Parts: sequence; C-alpha cells; structure tokens
Amino acid sequence: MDITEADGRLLDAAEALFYEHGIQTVGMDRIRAASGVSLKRLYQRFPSKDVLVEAYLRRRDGRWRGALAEYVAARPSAAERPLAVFDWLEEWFGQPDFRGCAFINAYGELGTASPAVAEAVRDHKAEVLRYLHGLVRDAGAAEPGPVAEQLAVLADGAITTSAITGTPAPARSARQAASAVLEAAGFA
Amino acid sequence: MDITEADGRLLDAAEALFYEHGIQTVGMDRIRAASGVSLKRLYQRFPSKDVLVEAYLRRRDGRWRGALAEYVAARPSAAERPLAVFDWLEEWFGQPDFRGCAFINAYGELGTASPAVAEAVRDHKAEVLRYLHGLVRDAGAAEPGPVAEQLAVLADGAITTSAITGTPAPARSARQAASAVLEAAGFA
DNA sequence: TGGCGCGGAGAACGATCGTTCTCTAGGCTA
DNA sequence: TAGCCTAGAGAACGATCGTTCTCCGCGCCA
Repeated sequence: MDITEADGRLLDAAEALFYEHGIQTVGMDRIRAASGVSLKRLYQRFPSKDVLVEAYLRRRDGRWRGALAEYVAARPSAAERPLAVFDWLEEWFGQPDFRGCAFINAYGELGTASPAVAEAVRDHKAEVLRYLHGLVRDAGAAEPGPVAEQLAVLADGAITTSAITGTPAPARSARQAASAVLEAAGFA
Repeated sequence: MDITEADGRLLDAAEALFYEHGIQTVGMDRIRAASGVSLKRLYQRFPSKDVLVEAYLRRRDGRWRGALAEYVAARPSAAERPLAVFDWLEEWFGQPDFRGCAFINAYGELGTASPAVAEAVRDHKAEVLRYLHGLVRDAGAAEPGPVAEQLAVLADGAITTSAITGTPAPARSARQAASAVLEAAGFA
C-alpha cells in the first residue's frame, strides 16, 4: 500500500465515521481499524486529529460541491439551474447515510475549540455562496447578490430541517420558497 | 440552597457551558464549578449527563419559544407577525453569546448516540413549526401548512448561516425571502 | 450533651482518548 | 548470508471524563 492509497483509505474511513457519528465520539483507533492503516502511518500522514479533521472537511467540500455542480450543469438552460440545486438536495436527503451538513455539524461540535475547523467550515459556506451567486447571475439576475444569499439560507435550512425530521420533504419546501424568491426578483 | 435553586443554578451553568462550548467538551466537574453545586447534589438531581443534557434542551426550548412568542405577539396586526419572527432572529443573532441553534448543534453532536437528545431536538423543531403554522393561519392564509414549512426552513437556515458567518445579515435575507413566500402565497 | 444523618469537598476508580514507544518480522543491499 | 531499515501490531502513557466513594463537619432531636 503506497502513500496515496493510505491517504485515501484514511480519509474515506474518517469521512464515513466522522460524518455518521460526529467527530468527538470517533477515536483514532477506530479510524485505524476501519481503514486498515496502522496507527504509525496514520500519524505520519496526519500528525494530529485536528489535522485529519480539517483534511476530511476540505476533501468533502471539494467532492460535495463537485457533485452538486455536475448535477446542476446537466440542466440545459441556465435559467433553471438555481432551482436544480434543490432537486439535487432532495436526492441527497433521500440517501440512507444522510445526516445533515458535515460542516454545520463540525462547527457546532468544534467551532469554538478549533480555529482550523472553524475556518474550513467558513470557507465551505463561502464557496457555496460564490457558486450560487454565479448560478443566479448566469440565470439573468440584474443584482444576483441578495438572491444568492437567500438561496444559500434556504439550502442550509433545508439540510438541517431534513436531517432532524428525517424526511427529504424540506427540499421541496425550500425549492418552492426559492421559486418565490426568484419570481419576486423579477425573473421567473 | 434548596433544591429548586440548585436545579436552577445547575441548568443555568449547563446551558451557558453546553451552548458555548458544545456538550462533549464540557465535563460534569466544570458544571459543578460554574454552578457552585456539589457533585453529589448534581447526581442526585440529574442521575447522568444524558439526563442533564435533555433537561437543558427542554428548558431552553421553552424559554426560547417563549421569548419569540412574546416578541411577536407585541405586533398589533396578525398580518405582520410572520415576518416579525425574522426581526426577532436578527436581534438574537446580534447578541454576543449567539452561537447558532442549540438544538441543531446538539443533534449534530449526539443525534446518533443519544435517542433522548434526538427526541428533544425533534420535539423543539415540531413545536416551532406548530407555532409558525398558527402565525400563518392567523395572518389569513387559506392553506398555512406549506407556507409555515417554508418559513421554518428559512428560520433554520438563517440561524445556521448567521452562526457560521458571524453576522446577523442572514436574518434580513431570510426575512426578504419570507416576504416573497408570503406574497407568492397570495397575501402580501 | 451526645449521637445521627445529611451535605460538601474532593479523592478514587475504571474507562477511553490522543499520542508515543517497543518489539518484532520481513525485505533490500553488500 | 549478514546487517539494516522500514513498517505493522499493539502495549504503554498521561490526561480527561463520567460516576462513585470516603471522610469530615455541621445541624437536629432525645
């Protein structure tokens, strides 16, 4: 097993365990067991749990936004792409391992204690907002900023509400609200 | 110090510490120190940390919804009360100790591990939705259900977005989106 | 006044955690 | 083949946590 494979297995195990059970309840030894990578190697690649947690968040950020962007980009017209975000959310919410936003969860758990985690979470949310801003702009909005911010609020609200209630329905509520927001902003 | 005072001091200390630092990072001994109640008494009143956590969440639920309802009820006309919710949120977000939704944070941390916590969180969100439903109904909506769900999503989104970005601005975004939702539902 | 029970302070206990250390086996080089 | 470097398995260590126990002093009742 070379180093890149070990990194991948470690991050895969960390992501699965941290996301499902929270960060503090998952010990390093559990990640070793799930990944099959020895503890020595683990600490060679990620010198502390904090570093591993930040790496987990940053890799998940890239994958998450990549999957969203890929789904949305498949829509032929730019006008329907902002609402497509909420269709993607609904699919995500229906997956059995869905447990809310990894970043919001991490922030609630460690936002006070770990500046690195807090920054990774803020970066993620900023990137999502930037992405929504582009979608809204390309859909033809004169002033995309306020609309993008409203869509970001709706997306975060849908994620947390769905996580707690256990149903994908909030995605549809958020989509309907987003539709009202877009209509009020002047483009249907 | 009698029992009701000890309970109050314990719950005050637990609420301040759990909300600010998260639940797992705060030990029972820290709650003892902050409350001035001996460890023996603490365990007499709350036989385990889980019980204390649930009590913290349930008391906070009542206080939080009470404060919101009091603020909103001061609005003279029922029609403006749904939007007043977001004015209250904005005031809350501006307070220095604001750190997001205690229930979402607790759910992210312990939702998998503690069924009692998960249930308390779900109960809180259900009560908030019920409250919003009443506001929307009293404002004159023919079908208040979908509108109330959209407002609930907006409120949760505003709370988490504000917690992470550190500004009260998402309350205004959510308010504007709520206004669009209400307008689209037929009552301006 | 003398014994008794309750409450407080804090030590103690067992478990767990993040992190490091030890020991050993195996593969590469000369 | 002999020596050495690496890596893995897992013990070990120090800290912390939830929870319980010990010890002591103070107030109450006969």
